[in-house]
Amino acid sequence: MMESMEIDREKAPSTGEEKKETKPIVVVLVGLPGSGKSTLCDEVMRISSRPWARVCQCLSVAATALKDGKSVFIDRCNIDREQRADFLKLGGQQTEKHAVVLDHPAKLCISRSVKRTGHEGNLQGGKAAAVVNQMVPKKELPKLSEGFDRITFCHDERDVKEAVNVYGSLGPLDSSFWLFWTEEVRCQDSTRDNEFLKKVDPSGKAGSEPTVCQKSIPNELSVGEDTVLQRTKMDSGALEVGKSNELDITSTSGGNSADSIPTLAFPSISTADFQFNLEKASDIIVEKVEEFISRIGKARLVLVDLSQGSKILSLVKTKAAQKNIDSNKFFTFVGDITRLHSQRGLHCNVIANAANWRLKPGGGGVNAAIFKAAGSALEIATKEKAVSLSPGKSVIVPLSSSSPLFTREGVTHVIHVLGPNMNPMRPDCLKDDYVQGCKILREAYSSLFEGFVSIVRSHGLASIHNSGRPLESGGFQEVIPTNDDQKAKREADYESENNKKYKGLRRDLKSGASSSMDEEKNQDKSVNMTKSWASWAQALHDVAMHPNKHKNVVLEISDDVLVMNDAYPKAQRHLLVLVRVDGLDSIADIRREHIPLLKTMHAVGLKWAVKFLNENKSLSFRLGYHSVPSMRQLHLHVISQDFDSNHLKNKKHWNSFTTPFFLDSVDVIKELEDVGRVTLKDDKCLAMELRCHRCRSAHPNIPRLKAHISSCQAPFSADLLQNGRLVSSTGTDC
DNA sequence: GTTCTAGAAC
DNA sequence: GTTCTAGAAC
Repeated sequence: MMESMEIDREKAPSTGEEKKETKPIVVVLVGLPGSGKSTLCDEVMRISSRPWARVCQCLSVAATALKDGKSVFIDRCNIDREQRADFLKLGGQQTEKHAVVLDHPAKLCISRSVKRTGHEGNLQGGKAAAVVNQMVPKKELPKLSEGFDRITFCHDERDVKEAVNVYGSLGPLDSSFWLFWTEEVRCQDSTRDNEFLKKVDPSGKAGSEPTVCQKSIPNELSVGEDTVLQRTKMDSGALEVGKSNELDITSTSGGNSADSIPTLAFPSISTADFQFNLEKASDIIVEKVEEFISRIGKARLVLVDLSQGSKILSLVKTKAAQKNIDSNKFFTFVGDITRLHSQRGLHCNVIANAANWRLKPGGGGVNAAIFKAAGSALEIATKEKAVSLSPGKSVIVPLSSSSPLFTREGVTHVIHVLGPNMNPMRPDCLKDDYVQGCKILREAYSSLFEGFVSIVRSHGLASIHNSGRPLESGGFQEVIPTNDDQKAKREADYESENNKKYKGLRRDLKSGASSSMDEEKNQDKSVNMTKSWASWAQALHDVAMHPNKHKNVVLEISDDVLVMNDAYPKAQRHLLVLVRVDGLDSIADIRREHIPLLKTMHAVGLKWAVKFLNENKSLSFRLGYHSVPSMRQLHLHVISQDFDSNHLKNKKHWNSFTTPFFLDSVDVIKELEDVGRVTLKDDKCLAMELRCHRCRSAHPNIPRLKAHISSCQAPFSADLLQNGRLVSSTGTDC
């Protein structure tokens, strides 16, 4: 199932713009007698505007209902795979297949069945207890591999209520939004089905945290309806994995589109603690949204409030609807802004914080929640950007990948924004001066949205000359993303143990971390002197030392460096820039004094990348080093990101260019400038699961990965789009 | 780095 | 049965 779903998903990637096809749903209820299946059906059918049919046994009745455009509940025990099989064939590809498992304790089911009267199957009284008991051992929980697109587990009444709300709120034309899972995920070191539910980790690091499934929302969201994506047990899948064994999270129809749409989630500014008038505030929100919506391209703005009965959401959605604001690009949303993705399936790469003027945690409300959820990473990053904020201003803070908000929610930036204060209990109260108040609130939203625009634009502008930075600085205190994220990521990662090529000699990649530079160099020297490379690993060294012998492969040569094609290119374009200095075998040998040399290598590599871009604008490039190269002689890889090559054959090939094992040249130089040495990644990175370098989806093997990357058009990660790590023609003058 | 291939995975 | 990985040899 994993296979077919994955294939389906790739066959029909969603762009986020295409019209979602509305399919009837076959919901196979799974549960013991007395588990509440019929009640669930009744409840859904009572509140739903979608046509439903409830079918107990008869396949043909179900088929007819589907033909009539109805969705169907299969209201029988469906206790094992066999019982479910025929119903899964209903409607073929034209229907979505869901299972809802009412997994209540047998004891409860027995007590309910015994008590009930008037049961359709006459299963009540003492007879019911016996039947339930007989069924218990036969119970086989549904798996996606049976053909389900979606499985919901309900263990208590709350879960049931949520399931009822989910199905009940599905309108006649709605696609089932939860089908748009964004990433199939797979355990790094195992192919066992029950481990296909590891956490999706935007950082690409091996998952170690509880399972979180990603899902996204439909484009059909109406401004007129606050959307609450129902939390089901799949959202907190870890607790279910053990039971379901194969709670896969792939999709038949979904792509990764919605997750890749830049989205700003923002709270209403100043209306909570600062007591800004709601009518006025809602006018301003809608006014500012209207002003900016044309400037955000495909990106989205989402006004978020924790409370379902939120007055401000209600006012805004009404006013937005009156102004015919595109509901795909702006909508209101009920949820915890720090858990929109994990709890509500809404991926927002940027969230706004209704900050205080000192940009400090605490104070309650959104500010406290965001700082708490983001951990110390946000505090530290914020401190680096600004120490205080004026009313009406905002500040963009890139979130380190070590932050839970990043790993769990996929938030890459927090924009702190400070609105006007109308609360006499808070500092700098404007009293009733709404002239000034409205002015400041407008400024605040302008600044916030301007900041978001700059993030969106900088992501769309991969730079050739390290210019991937915000274009405009409206009212916000401009923040230029740094490579801190990468650095933090690297530091957080596992350090090296050994390198087999060094024939048993261990080399601590973190050597010198606590020693002086001189000691480091001496240590390195002593290691270098005894280090030996296998004969096959000497090829590049030989070229660098004796270029005349290799004229056929040398594309360019200077005193310091030479350029050659990689003998086994892993992409359409794959060059190596070699140093010609003897004794610099790898990046581990590099120290501060080599910065000019590395800059030369970068400049030469960049020149070739630009040359290739002029020949083929669709390419994009990364320039970087392998943490632990296989071949002796320091060499910079200049590699196009299509990875379209028959020479790319195994996991090591892939991971050496797409995990933190690959050190971007710009980061290497920056780290040398900052700390005088480069933190390397050990080859554990090379054993990581196979993930698409663009959308980060996981793939079970190389052929499947390659099939995927041949068509994946997801934007590159925010990290890559910063600081010139990615070199492409987009938005450049080349 | 690649090639070869046993055996695991499918 | 075929496909694919991963480890050894070079």
